Amino acid sequence: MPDKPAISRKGEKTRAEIVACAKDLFYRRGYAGTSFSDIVEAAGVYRGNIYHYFKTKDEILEAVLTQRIQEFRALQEEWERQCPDPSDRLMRFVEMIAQSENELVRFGCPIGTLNTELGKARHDLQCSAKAMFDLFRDWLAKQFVALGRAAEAQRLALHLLGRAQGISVIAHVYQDTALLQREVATLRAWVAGL
Amino acid sequence: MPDKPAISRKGEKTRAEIVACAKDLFYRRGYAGTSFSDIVEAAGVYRGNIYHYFKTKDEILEAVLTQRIQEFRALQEEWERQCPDPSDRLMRFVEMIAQSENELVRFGCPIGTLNTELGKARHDLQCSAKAMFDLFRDWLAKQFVALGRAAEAQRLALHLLGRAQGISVIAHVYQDTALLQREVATLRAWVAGL
DNA sequence: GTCTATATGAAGATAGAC
DNA sequence: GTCTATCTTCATATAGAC
Repeated sequence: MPDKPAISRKGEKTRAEIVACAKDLFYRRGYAGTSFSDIVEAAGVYRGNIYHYFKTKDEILEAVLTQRIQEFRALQEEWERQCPDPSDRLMRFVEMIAQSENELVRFGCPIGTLNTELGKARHDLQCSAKAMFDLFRDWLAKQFVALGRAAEAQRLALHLLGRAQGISVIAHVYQDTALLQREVATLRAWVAGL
Repeated sequence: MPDKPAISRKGEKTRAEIVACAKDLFYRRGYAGTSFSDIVEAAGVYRGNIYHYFKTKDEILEAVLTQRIQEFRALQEEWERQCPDPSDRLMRFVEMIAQSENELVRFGCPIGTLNTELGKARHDLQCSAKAMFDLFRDWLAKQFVALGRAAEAQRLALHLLGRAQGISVIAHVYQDTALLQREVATLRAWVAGL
């Protein structure tokens, strides 16, 4: 019996289902706004059953963050494969905002809103959530370095992240995709003029 | 006995104390993160007593929002008195960010973070909180009109608001006042170049 | 208008049969 | 690994004496 997993195949599937539903609910309703009942209902598992996989709600969040990090990393690798030019890669980041207009307007940025929520009451968890920002900051900075802007790469990366966050907040508050697209156009011009 | 108030003078003071404490706590810990116990403890009133003044927690928030709106309006009127030139007035808005660096880094923007929190689970309340954004958007737009940019006044006002929000989010996430000041400098340059 | 005691409900978490 | 029943805690909210 080689490579026997710690949790069986069936268990893996259930666990993945819980994480997927929690990820979606945490995004749409917030972390505090999502209850265990919400998660078990969405995942179609039984109430007490969830504790077979996670000891606490915080543990579920950690699993969700791990998954998000993996997904974002895969996305960045895809951008790198598709675009050899660092300018094009930066533009890909901007286009991601334009393409996510509907979710951004309805629920805000999945990275920003979670960090904002956790930054108030749960500073310990916010430190984990910050890793999503770090991932994008470092990837963007790498592109600025490749553009020959090594000295200001970090500053430019954080500026671009901030612009993206500002657009997300305002577009979310006003639930306005046209506003979002107008601001994305401004950001495109900024990247193009670098 | 002329102008007898609906609530006595003593009651007015207690009520004001509750609102002041709730305003502070909602900002620092978030709306959901603040309990009645927190408020009565901070205000130094007795547990059930708070219901003499407010029927629900939501009513307390409405009172807090009303007070914030009044304070922001007073601030804008002060800026108008001190600066006849609309460019200087816009710069005042930017300087407010620089001057609030410590609170912004610790708790984020009081307008943005509240709207972001309420936008998820309590969309009804977020509509009330949005009024704070409207107040600044309209005031900023008025200054852009005065600058002879009537056609794009609304767009420019929302752009400036967005930039301010982006700076607040990133500075809050990274708890970094130097980063905040660097970004504010960029924003100053934008206003100066209008 | 002040204060104490308590109702009510929801949420996170656990125990244990199967 | 699946399912039911239940415990505990803490929140909002109320009742009613003073």
